[in-house]
Amino acid sequence: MTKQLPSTDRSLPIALLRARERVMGPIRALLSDADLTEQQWRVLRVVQESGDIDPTQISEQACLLLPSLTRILQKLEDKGLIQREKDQMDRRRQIVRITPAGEQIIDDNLEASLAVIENTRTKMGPERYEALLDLLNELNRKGD
Amino acid sequence: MTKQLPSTDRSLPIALLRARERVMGPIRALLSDADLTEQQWRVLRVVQESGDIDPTQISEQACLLLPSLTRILQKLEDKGLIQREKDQMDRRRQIVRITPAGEQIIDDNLEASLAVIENTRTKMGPERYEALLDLLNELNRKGD
DNA sequence: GCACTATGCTTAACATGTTTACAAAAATAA
DNA sequence: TTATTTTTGTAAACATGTTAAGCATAGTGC
Repeated sequence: MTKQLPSTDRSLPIALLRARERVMGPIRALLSDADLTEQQWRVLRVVQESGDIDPTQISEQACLLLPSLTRILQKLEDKGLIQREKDQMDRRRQIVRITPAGEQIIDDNLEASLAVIENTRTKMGPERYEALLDLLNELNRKGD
Repeated sequence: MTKQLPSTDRSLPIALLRARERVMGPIRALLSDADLTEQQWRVLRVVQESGDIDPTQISEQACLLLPSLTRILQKLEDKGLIQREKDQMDRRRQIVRITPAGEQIIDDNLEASLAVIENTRTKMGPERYEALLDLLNELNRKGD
């Protein structure tokens, strides 16, 4: 009879928490040199990749609730990394854009950030890494 | 040429965040009726399963940093769900124990909480669910 | 037009995440 | 024993997570 594994080893919520820490810990360390949090970095990357974009779409892509995003956008604007302006067609909406200073931060940190992820991928093996992504995306699919 | 997927669909950090929300969202909803947060519930369950236990061990099993745990234990103690006492052998340490009221909360909510997880498992299919857990646990292994 | 509802975003309040510093007790070195 | 280091937990400060409420604008039905 093999002893049963501690329940935490079979707990999906805990496994997800540990995985997040495992993946983001090294990236957080990188970004602290640029005085950016993990969430600020995520928002900045979404804005850079998407061009003009409104907060609602950012929140979906960066997986942040709007109240958190409001604060983060304020900080990124204070740091001069993004700009905001009112949408003239719909004055409830705003349009967010990255600034040259924001682009510079991306340039300075993107390579090292991608290398951390690539390192994880290599250590797991690409097939297993892709399998993990597929299973997570399946779990996240709306229809289920 | 198929259009490339948006980067977020291939981003492990975002996929992990979405999965956490997907899994814990329904459990949070359950626990709000008992006025417990997801983290307070996790701590309470660890204390219930492990019997007498010190904060350092709780933090490892519940995947919480000690400063967060300090506050959570204070709140659980205020609610009368746990007890704490100093360890007489090593007076830096303390010993945490669940109270009858704490046991009652577990009794009232454990079944529904497990059902949420089981529901996820069923929807994904047991094999794929187990595969996901295995891949996450592999990612989390210390040695890598 | 006017009342009603929906949308986009912000604010507020409380809980946790994260880092750094700190205090007390214990282990270790000398 | 005394000085040093390590361990355990807490406190403080700032950022985010989460829920509920609020405000302004836009859309809808009448």
